[in-house]
Amino acid sequence: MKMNNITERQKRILSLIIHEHIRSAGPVGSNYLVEKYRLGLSSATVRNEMAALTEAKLLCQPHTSAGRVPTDEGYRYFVGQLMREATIPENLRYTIIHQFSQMRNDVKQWMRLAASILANQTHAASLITAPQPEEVRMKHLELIATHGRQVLAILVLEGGQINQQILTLDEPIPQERLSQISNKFTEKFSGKGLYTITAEKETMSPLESAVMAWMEEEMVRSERLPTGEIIMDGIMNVLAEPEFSDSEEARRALRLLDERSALQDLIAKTILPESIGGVQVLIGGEGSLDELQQCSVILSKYGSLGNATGTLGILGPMRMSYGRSISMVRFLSGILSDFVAEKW
Amino acid sequence: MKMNNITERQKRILSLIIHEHIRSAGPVGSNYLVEKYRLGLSSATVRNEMAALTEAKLLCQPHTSAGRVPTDEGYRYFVGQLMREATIPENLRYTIIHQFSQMRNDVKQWMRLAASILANQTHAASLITAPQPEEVRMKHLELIATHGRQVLAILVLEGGQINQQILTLDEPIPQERLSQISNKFTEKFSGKGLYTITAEKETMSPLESAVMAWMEEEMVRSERLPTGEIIMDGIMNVLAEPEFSDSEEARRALRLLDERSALQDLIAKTILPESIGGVQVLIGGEGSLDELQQCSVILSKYGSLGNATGTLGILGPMRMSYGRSISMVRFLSGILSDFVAEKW
DNA sequence: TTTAGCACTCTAATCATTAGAGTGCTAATT
DNA sequence: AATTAGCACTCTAATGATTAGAGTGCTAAA
Repeated sequence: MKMNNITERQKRILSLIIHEHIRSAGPVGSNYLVEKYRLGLSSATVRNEMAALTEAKLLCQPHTSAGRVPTDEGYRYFVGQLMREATIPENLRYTIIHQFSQMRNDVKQWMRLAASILANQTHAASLITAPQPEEVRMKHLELIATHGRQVLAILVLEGGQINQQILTLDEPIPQERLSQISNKFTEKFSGKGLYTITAEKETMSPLESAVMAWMEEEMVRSERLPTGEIIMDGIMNVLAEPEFSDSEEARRALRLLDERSALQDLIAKTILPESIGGVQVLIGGEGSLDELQQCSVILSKYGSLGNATGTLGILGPMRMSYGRSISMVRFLSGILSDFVAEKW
Repeated sequence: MKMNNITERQKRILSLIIHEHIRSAGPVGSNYLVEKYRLGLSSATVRNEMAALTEAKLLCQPHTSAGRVPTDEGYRYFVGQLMREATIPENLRYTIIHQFSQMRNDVKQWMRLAASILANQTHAASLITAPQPEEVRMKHLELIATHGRQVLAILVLEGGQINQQILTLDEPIPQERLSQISNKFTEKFSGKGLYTITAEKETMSPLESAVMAWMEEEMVRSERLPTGEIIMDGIMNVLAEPEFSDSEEARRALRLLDERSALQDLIAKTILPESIGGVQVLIGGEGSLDELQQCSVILSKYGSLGNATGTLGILGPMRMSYGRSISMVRFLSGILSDFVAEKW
């Protein structure tokens, strides 16, 4: 990070320009600034300062003779040094918490609610991954005969994640025998992780080892991908922004949301491992993906360390209200952490 | 439906215009048509026919002196009378079936795959609802103590749908007691529908009736909404079409996909109850929603009657290749029906 | 250090002009 | 009776010229 020598007045002006640009989506001129904010200055002075800020790569002009627009770096400086997070009004806080507590006790519902609130409050697209334990541990196994050779296998992992699949056996097996196996496995492996289970293999019937194999496969799978489940909301919010009215630009940005794998990558690359509650801000596609040149991403990890954790955040135009957005992401991250810890 | 008296030659010309318009997205002129398709006719003759078709409301002109564009009715006539479904090449059929059979035995995976194939093959947005029994019947109940007063309740319905929730009890209950209850309920209610269960209420402990209440609530909920689960894919395909480059238009159409409830409505209104395998085509928002003025929807029900059924289909620009799209929807509907019937 | 003043630049809007694509109609042709 | 050549007519989309205005950068004065 480069040391930017910037006077207080320049900081002020940078802030105002960003503020104004976020509102208007257009370049901001010196005259307009002076009049609107009653700076005790002439436009010429402001122009000089703006020239300096342009020199410092914090602003730029779309054409020789237009107002200024913040650059990526300008935004970063603003978010890092100048801005302070908005405080969320007490009654909004209250309303949101109320909505959560009224909800049925279901993680997926919480996720949906969080995504919806986030999208509405920030006017951006929101995304959230299911909470996922660092190490998966077996909790309970259930085998239910459906008909013929089909068996519905349900594996409950610690933390409440449920994996299910229909297994087709070689021959029909009575429910009794199935229950016997599932009870045995549940008793034997409950609370144990993948490693322990694999180590404790012993001689067993073909049926048992088939079930066993499935269980292991399922646990490996769960450990690797974050359940695959990513909930999104407010995709249309992004389309509504003027910078994406061109639809070519829009498609590029939104393609990302269409491809879950790319999204998981982004999250994996961005989120620091030990950072629950911390909020990370990626401005202008910073580092990672080209698709996001016009966008910013705000992410936060939620859950409780050692226990299950997930990620939530928003993706919006670079020109977004960072103060509000960041505090909103932080707030919801906190709420979800509480709910997951408390009711889970 | 009005009786349209249309000569064979006019049918030919209408078909060609639609064909050409689908390719070019622009109005089609008489000269172009004559030259490209080597009709043994002069452009003047074609113009006369086009005038007749315009009179019959099957074509229209964007301006006085432009080529012709098919109207909604034009498309409907074409789809109903003129077009024949495309045959899907043998190797594509094979490839698709192969992909399904290679998949793990998991309905959600099948849905994802179907949505993905549909979107790619038709270049439209695809959607698919989970298979859903007409009447939900209880299959199995499982209560698992997590910690403290939290209990993970799992309700398996016939057909394999799983509902879960964390219940918070008044006081901690040992796993043994929980198992006892779940066994009792499973034994007593397995295979029975909501009505029967409600009727058989009897005196029970507070704990039992709490569980009971949850079960009922969950079954009611499942009966009403189609699991809530709708999987979509290829939303970006729609944005890619030139008629939506304006992004205002695009947003209107896609808002529908953002709001699940509206989508469920659309499906409910459109799909005939006893029509598995049949394909329904809605052209230009026909009847229902204004948002879809520029769009067409192709839907088909899949599953097996009496057993679980779901709906799948696509939403694309009115200017789409109906022959291909319809046969593709029909094909995948068939495949899913087979898989759901066979492996479930 | 600030600012008034002014020349200069660039955009976006408006208007006129034009080329060309396509039609509709009439009269001639088959 | 059906087809077609021919032509006038209409409308779009592209091009270019003109202009108003927003905004800058610089210089010289305060």
